[in-house]
Amino acid sequence: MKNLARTPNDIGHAIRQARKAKKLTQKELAERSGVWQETISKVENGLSGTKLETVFDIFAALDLEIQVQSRSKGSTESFEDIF
Amino acid sequence: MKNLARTPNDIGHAIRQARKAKKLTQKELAERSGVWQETISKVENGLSGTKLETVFDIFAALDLEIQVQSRSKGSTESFEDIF
DNA sequence: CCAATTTATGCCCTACAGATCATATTGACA
DNA sequence: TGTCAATATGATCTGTAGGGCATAAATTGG
Repeated sequence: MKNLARTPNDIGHAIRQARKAKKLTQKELAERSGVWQETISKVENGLSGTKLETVFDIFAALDLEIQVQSRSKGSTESFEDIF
Repeated sequence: MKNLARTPNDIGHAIRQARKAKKLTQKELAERSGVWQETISKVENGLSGTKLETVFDIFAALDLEIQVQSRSKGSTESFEDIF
């Protein structure tokens, strides 16, 4: 299973998933990332066209990184199976 | 292709790399993605805090997607499934 | 159930992205 | 070298992200 993302919404889901896996509240994540809790809420729910910078700030606080890769190359898993 | 990214700059590099691999000009990519050539130039050079939407528009035109993963373990494992 | 915590929503305000057009700079190559 | 395509830069304008603050709604724990 992989955390693939093709839309801002996917990113929001991945962030929420990772945050919960680390057992952090939005407020705690906000403190660690320097991004407002209100903003994190919006990002997780796909309610804002977030800036890349903001996403990477959150990623850093969650110890996440991303890999850019070609679509439908190699993996046989379908996107719908992921989230 | 498969590139690690932790900053908007990394994304810009990945985009330029993918665009050249597909032998597209910025103008052609602009037409396919609906993003202005001028914007693509800035994104590739990391000269703007791009919006996620814009990045994904470009990614779609380049047949790219991203994979969110933990930094420490370079594995492709997904986050613990909470629910 | 209730109270506390967590998350979502609403508004104001400033900064800046991106559309758009114009132009400058760079690069390729005959 | 001269020319044309490709890329970068610059200015103006509109829309909106996100900081900041307040609070409503939802969730959780006792």
